[in-house]
Amino acid sequence: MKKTDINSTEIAKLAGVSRSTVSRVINNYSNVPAETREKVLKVIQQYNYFPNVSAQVLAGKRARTIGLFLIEQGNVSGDMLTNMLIVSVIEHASEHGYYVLTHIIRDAKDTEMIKNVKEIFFQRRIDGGIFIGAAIHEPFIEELIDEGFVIGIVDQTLSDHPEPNRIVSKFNNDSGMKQAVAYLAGLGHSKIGVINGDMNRLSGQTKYEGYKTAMRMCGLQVNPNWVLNGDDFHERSGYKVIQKLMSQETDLPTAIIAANDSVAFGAIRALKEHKLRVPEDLSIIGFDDHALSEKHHPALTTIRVDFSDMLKRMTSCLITKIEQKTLDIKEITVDCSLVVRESCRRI
Amino acid sequence: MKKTDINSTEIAKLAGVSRSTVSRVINNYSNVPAETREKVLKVIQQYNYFPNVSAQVLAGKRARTIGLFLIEQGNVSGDMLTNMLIVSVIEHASEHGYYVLTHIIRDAKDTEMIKNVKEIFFQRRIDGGIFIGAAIHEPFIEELIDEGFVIGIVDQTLSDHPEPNRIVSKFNNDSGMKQAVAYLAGLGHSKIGVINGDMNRLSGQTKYEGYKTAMRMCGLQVNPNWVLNGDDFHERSGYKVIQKLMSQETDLPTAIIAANDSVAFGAIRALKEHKLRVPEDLSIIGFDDHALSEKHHPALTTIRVDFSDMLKRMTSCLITKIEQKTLDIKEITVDCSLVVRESCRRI
DNA sequence: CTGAAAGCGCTTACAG
DNA sequence: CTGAAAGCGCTTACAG
Repeated sequence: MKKTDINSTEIAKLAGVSRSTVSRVINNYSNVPAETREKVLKVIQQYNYFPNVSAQVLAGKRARTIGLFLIEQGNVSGDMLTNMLIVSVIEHASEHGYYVLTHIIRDAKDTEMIKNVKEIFFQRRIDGGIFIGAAIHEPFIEELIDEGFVIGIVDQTLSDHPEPNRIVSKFNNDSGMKQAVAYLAGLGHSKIGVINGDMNRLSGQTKYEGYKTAMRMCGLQVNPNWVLNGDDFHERSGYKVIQKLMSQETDLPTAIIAANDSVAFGAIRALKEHKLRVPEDLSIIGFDDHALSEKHHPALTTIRVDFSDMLKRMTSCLITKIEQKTLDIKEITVDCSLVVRESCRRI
Repeated sequence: MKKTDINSTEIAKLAGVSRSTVSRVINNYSNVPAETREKVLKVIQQYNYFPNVSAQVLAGKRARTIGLFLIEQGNVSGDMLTNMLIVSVIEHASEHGYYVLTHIIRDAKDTEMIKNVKEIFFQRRIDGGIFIGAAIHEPFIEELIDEGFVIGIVDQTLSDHPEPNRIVSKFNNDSGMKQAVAYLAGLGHSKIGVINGDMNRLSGQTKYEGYKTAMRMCGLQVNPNWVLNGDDFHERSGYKVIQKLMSQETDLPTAIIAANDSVAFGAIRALKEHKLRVPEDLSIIGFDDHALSEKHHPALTTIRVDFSDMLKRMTSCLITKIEQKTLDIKEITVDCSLVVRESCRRI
């Protein structure tokens, strides 16, 4: 039943024009009279003709595809947040008529994997790419930028990176931490600990810096015993870090701010195992407002970040840049705000 | 800094051979002496050359890209299951050296959206596609199959669809329902209701059929009042259906089997609002073993389905078929098994 | 074993 | 307003 592939030559013949004209119609050239246009369009419709995208790209058009690169060692598949990120990019790209090729980078240190990523760009499969989960300095991404590819990086600053083909989005973690500490201080807490995330990531660092600043602003002491260094932003990290804390003979803080909600879940799980209740015995605040936070027991008080909106903006900026339109904003800033639920109590 | 794009002509020149030979090396032709091969490869490495994929495709190679189409009206982004599905396909395709273009179909009835989907195939962006969430009979998918595209459909049977380019995966819902009913019967339940899912989907129908059969096998009566017809497979549907049941003056069942876990969550939420506890007042069994089911309160007893494995197999089959290798299995059957947790009690 | 040449299906200056 | 032609970067029979 397969219709033998029809091409522009066929369409031209059927419409009684040249391939040039067919192409002009497809590409909306203004110098085609309405009549001719209609005639050609009719044939195109009728024969269900869609121009071969490879031929178009080879002839100089864009692939209208962007790459979405998720750098995640572990269980990408388990996290709802990841899903939201993927879907946000897909849907917003789709609004601009772009497609997205999603790629997972399990290990940004693996040469083979990096080669695969580069290949995607050099093969011209995509017009640009968005990276999520990258370390502060990721050499292979820098190379791609040097090569002139349009690159969006989540959780980075522009600061000393003036390349016009770099787009970044950064989180206002400073503000988030200030809100968290202020809220806890307001509840009467002064013994406030923190669980750090991945310090190779910008958010890992800015959250910790934000925490220290916020504590100082509130006139509170940072107790080094309560600065818990997690490995990453996952549940397990929060769990491990609390286990370690409990195994030591130190005083406990009355409240802990976790690097994100997943980490907070892990921390709460560990606390439970030690018969410590949240918030009765210890207050916990997370970051992100993960889809589960609301349903968690206890419902998690957290600093909400609108990832969906961020990715929407990032996707738009990327596409704007790809299409060479002038792009004024190349740094997207994402604000955050406290969501009070049930994991903190007044003392 | 952007290296001006290097192409096969350049490589040929640098290696002192013809473009033909460069191409032969790239495509692993056997008739290239090791020496020549090394020489060319060295230059390729050195100049970071990757063949332009559009040119390759235009010249007759495959795009090495598959499409993943998710048909989902509502909140695709909220569901962890969806995420797992996406990631499974991406990772398994990646193992075969394929990329995946993910596309979301919000409304399979929308002509514009359907046109977009067809376009992806006709433009030759992809070598084949996998559809998840399709109705039993989806005309536009049938058209694509008629056109000869290699298509994988999740939750369909092959039965009277003998096309060689159709691959399906079906769930053994019959077995799942038998296990669910048997388990409940074993706990002493005889008043067992069911919440149906989307009856336009194969699983919607087979689950209901399976339920009826299983009840009969166990010598139990199906009470029509306890056959609750949900709209789809989402949380809200389970909620609505229970609200409706409670607003009627009918006897309640002692146990309910939900079309899937999300529906079960919704049902439990509604029951809670009516001060009915699970499992004390009513037992509930779900389907899927959603990532949340374990963490749910109460932890949900469910029929586990290994989606990840299914998609892995489907992806492999699709790619095998794309590469024209002989494909013996074109129908993947997925078994399921009861996972006992805390949402059912003995009566 | 290897090169010259045709061809894949488009787009777009160029000329009229 | 429109067609003939060159060109995009590959692959692969074909001929040697």
